[in-house]
This record gives sequence, C-alpha cells and structure tokens, in this order.
Amino acid sequence: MTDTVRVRFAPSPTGHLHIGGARTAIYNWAFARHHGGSFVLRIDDTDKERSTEENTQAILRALRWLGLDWDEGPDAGGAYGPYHQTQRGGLYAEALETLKSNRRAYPCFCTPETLDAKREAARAAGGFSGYDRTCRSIDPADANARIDAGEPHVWRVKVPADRGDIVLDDAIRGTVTFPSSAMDDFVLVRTDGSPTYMFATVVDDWKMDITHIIRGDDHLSNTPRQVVVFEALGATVPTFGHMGLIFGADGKRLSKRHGATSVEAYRDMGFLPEALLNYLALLGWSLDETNVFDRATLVERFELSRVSKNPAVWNPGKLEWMNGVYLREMTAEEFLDRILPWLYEAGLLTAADATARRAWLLELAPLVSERIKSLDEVVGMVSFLFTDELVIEESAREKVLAKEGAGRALEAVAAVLADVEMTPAAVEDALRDIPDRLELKPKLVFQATRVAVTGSTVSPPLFESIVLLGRDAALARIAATQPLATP
RNA sequence: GGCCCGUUCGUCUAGCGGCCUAGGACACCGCCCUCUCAAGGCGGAGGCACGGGUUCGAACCCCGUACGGGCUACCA
Repeated sequence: MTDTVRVRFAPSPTGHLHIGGARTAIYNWAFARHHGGSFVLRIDDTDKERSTEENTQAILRALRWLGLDWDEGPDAGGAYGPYHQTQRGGLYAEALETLKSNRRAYPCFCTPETLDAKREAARAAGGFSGYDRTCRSIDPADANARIDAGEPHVWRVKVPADRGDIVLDDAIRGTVTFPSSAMDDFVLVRTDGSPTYMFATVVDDWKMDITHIIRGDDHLSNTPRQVVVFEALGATVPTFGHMGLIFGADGKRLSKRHGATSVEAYRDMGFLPEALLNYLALLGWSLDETNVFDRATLVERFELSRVSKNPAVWNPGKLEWMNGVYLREMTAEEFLDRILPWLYEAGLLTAADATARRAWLLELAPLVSERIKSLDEVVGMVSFLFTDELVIEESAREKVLAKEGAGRALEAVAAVLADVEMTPAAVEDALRDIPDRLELKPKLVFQATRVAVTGSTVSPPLFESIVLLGRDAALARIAATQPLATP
C-alpha cells in the first residue's frame, strides 16, 4: 500500500470523450496534482464489441487537448500495467482463485430464465428482488462435481451474513449507510469466464493501489457491492467520492439529443481548451465566487469537499460567455495563432501569406477577438478582407443603400479617401466631416460606407476596416456599389 | 416495489445557527457609451420545494411529504 494519493480515470473506449467523462477526468487530475499524487489512465475495454483503438486514441487526444497529463497509462506505461483491462485477464483469474480458496465466492448454476422468473415474482411481491442465494447452500463437493461435468455456471460473491450495515465515508457526500440485508450476491465472473465490470474494476483499483475513487454518483449504489469485493479480497478499501451528474436542460442525463456532448465537438466548434476546462471545473465545484481561473489555480484550490452533490445542468450559453472571456484576454499574437488554422481551413490565406502579412494580421486580431465567442465565427467576420469579388448582402443593400442620400454619401467618401493618410484616426477625421457637409445623418454615411466596403451592416470597426483593406480596394468597392435610390 | 442520493434566482452556485433585507456569475430587461456588431459601465427583475419540529434565533439541525435522479443485469 502506498500513502500517496493515486487516482484514476477509466473510460470505456466505446465512443468519444464525453463532457461528463471529461469533468470526471479533470476532477481526478486536479485532485492528484493538488496532492502531488499520481493520475492513472486505464482503459476499461472489456466490452469487446464496442471498444475500438480509434476511440482510445480519440480519448487520449481529447484529454491532452484539454491540457491534462497522466503519470501512468496505455501510452505512458508505468509500474502497475498493463493499462488495458483486456490485457489484465490473468489478474482477474488470480483474484477469483483467491475468492474460491477463501470461500468468498461460490458457483451458481441457476439459469437466466429461472433468475428472471424469480426476480419478477419477488418484485411483484414487493421488497428485495436480488438473487435468492439458492446455490450458496450447495455442498462444495457437489458443486465441484457439477463444474467438472461441464455444467454452465457463474461465480457469485458471498456477502457475509454478519456483515451488518456497509457504511461509506464518502469524500463528497459524507456518511452513507447501506443495509447489507439489501445486498445482492452479484455475479463476479460470467459463464464464459469473463469478469463483470464490478469485479474487474475492483481488482484493478486494488492492484493499482488506487487510494481515491472519484466518479459520478450513478455509481454510488454500486459502491457497497464493490466494498464487499474489496473486503473479500483482503484489500484496503479506497476512499470514494461521488459527484452529481451533468444533465441536459430537460433534467435528463446528457445525451446526443441535447446537442454536442463530446469534447472534440466543442473543439471543432471553436472553443478553447482552457475555457472548456474552466467551465467544466466550475460545473459542480466552486472556488468561492470566482468564475474565471486558470489551471494552476484549479490545482492549488481544488478540494473534494467543495464538489457539489446535486446534478448540474449543462449551460452552453455560459460556456460561450467564458470562451469569449478567454478570447478577449489573449494578446494579439496568441489570438492570431489560434485563428490561423481556421483561416487556412477556409482557404482565406496560406501559411506563406500569414508569414508575409503577419504585421497586418496582428492589426486585425484585436478587432476580431473582442467580437466573437468562438473561433468558428472568425471566418465570417473577416472574409471581406480576403476576397476580390465582394458580394453585398441583399438585406444590407435594401436596408442601407436604398436610403435617400446613400449615393451622395458614397461619392463624398470616395473623394475623401482618395488622398487621406491611411490610418484609422486620419480616416475617421476625414469621414467625420461628411455628414455635416451633406446634411446627412452620420449613421447613414457610415453605414452606407460599411455596406459598400464590407458587404454587411455588421463588421469590425469601419475606419480600421478601411485601413486594413487598403485605399485602392476600398475605393474600388465604393465605385462598384450601386445605390438603389437616386441621390 | 425495494435500497440509496439530491432539492437556494431560468441555469451554475456562495451560504455550513445570528454577519442574510440571501451574495456572485451566465442569461434576461432598462439606461449610458457608440460608425454597425461586440465589449464595457450603471441599474432592475428573479430563489431558500412544502409541512411540522428543535432553538431566544433556521436557507443552515431533526422528522415527514412532494418532486427529481441513481441502483436494483452473466451493461459499463
């Protein structure tokens, strides 16, 4: 046994990393780092039908993207390997032998059909509907004979008759008591010899010297069962901590119908890993009244006693707000490096262009970073700067260019732009004169110019946009714009 | 049905017997700023599930009820 903290995250590679799983990983990671312990990654791939290597890699990728690191795992190795359950069969077999020899497990020959029937009957009668322990009283010699004769059987754990209440000192929920009278002699090893999840996970946590099991509270009711196995194995029972689950807005467990649920989906929608991490950390844990904090603060301040017991509803709106906060806090350099991949992807520019025009891009960056909530909005906001054939939005044309005076305004703007110094301040000074001169509202002049230059009624600030676009392009666009009304 | 857990503004939460006329954040509404959109500033509306106790005093402790959730598989 070790006295240092060892925690694990054990995903099933049957799909991508779910945001609920990600939060569990984050809490375990933060707990380990806070205590200077070890964070172990184990792949619970006993479901051979649905587990894939692609999923495993995708999960590792998502965890790394979030900025989590682990001390032991399938790729990192470690003294407690292997880290795939499918490679640990020998350990489960060994553990079963232990339980056979100390008589804490027994073979059960009941067929699924009889069990179903009994369960139905018990439930109809009300009360406990667990296994009735028929096979527990079979004489060991008879049982062995039946096994030797090839009779199909499973192995069940024997819950001691005198065990009494199983009392859990949960690190998140406090004391939870389970009467052992409601405890089932559940299956450890299936007819085909494979371990059930309940058995494999206990053997692994035991063999890996896991000290704290931090997981969703959907496992709370399973915990006394697992405690019984730890005890039967003669293992030290780890400390448990059960957190509330993440729900959708309808109060149901988060699933596909609530929209995006995988970490990588959020990455692809333009969310920053630090923002997702922050939001997830805050969903069911609180520092005090601080909402925005960095990774180091999370590690420094994380404690299980401040993890919430109640379920939390996933709130995409707050995630977006938080992503915006992180986006706005970035320097132009940082922000530019984040958006470049999106610009490449959209075909707006090449890596060579980006290098050549870096100074120009750095001028653009702060104009955009203040206006978006996620990276995927960048392309739509800046594409007008990268096209040779601007298409003016029809609604903008109707709403602005059809206004009385729009044509005169554009002519005046063009005249002024022809020889103004190309800095935002100079352009602004020059254009500010026009409304008075033409007796038009400033808003009309500026909006008409905006539509002509950017193609939309919504854009980054006008004067900066004109400067970034350049005199020639701006003048060409204004000249090409046909107002709908007579001047 | 049985066992277990949970319940503070719409949402995430602070609160751990007097500091609470219940604080913060998102969202919402209004005003300000303003070349659009944002961002920002100021202000507003909005909550202790219900009923009993215990106590001088309860959002906080106890007991019920209601509602929600989990488990009750040879799923994980």
